[in-house]
Amino acid sequence: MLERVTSQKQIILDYLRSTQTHPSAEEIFKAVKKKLPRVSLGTIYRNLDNFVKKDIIQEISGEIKHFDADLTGHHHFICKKCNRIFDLASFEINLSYLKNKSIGSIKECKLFVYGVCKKCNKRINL
Amino acid sequence: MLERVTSQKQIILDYLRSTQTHPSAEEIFKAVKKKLPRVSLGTIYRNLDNFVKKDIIQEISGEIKHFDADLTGHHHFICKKCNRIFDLASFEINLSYLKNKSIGSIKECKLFVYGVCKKCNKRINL
DNA sequence: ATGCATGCAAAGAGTTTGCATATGT
DNA sequence: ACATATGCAAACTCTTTGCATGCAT
Repeated sequence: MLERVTSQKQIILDYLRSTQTHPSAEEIFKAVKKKLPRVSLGTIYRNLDNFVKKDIIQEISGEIKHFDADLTGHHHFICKKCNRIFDLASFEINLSYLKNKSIGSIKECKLFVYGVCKKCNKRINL
Repeated sequence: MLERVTSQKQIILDYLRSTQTHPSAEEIFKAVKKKLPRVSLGTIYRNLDNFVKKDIIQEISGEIKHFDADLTGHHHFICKKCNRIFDLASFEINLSYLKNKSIGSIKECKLFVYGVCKKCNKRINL
């Protein structure tokens, strides 16, 4: 299978790399449609899946899948009120003790911090 | 709304508390059906949602939702081959630096460690 | 010219919900 | 007796897939 470069792929990736909002497939679809009105949701899903498989982007599993083109080792803060996802600066999680217990081989780890974001906090305090 | 005790609720919770396999709604449905053949999936979902809202169980979001009646602060190891979920003994994650940056108020955090479990590792090495 | 990628629409999985009935209080 | 919880089935959302066509190579 010899991979081809298409405008769909490029626009999807450009969009993901230009935003920090961790969009869902639906949101990506809407954004891409502005530049490519005839694009289909199927294409969005197919390409996102490929990008994840190739480690070009990462998937943030939750209620709905979200995607992130930032592959630097960072974690995520999820606001329980507005459901927005924020980046957390990278920090080391000490997994050394896990290696002794030998559950298996560790590939990566993802930390999700849940809470209420600044904006929503303000709203609540009104 | 005055809550009622039903055999459905009890059996669902008993099952969740008796297992360490972090079952999905479908798996819980099958297990409960053995004791209550006429139970419906809708009832399973409704009760699981209620239990989560009341903090009686926790939800482990992924491709498919999984549930866990163990509320002690532990994390999860997810095998990328067989998709089984294993408990990780509790360990402190140092979030102190986050408090300074004030993203918002932190309620909880969940760590997912991904890798390949012992069994699957063996299979691969055959 | 070839065959991979796309658009479209239908199908699929997982989950939610409306309503009449059953059941705990 | 009353109202909540249930079973059932339909509806819904998100995602995947089959197929004919389009387009990059």
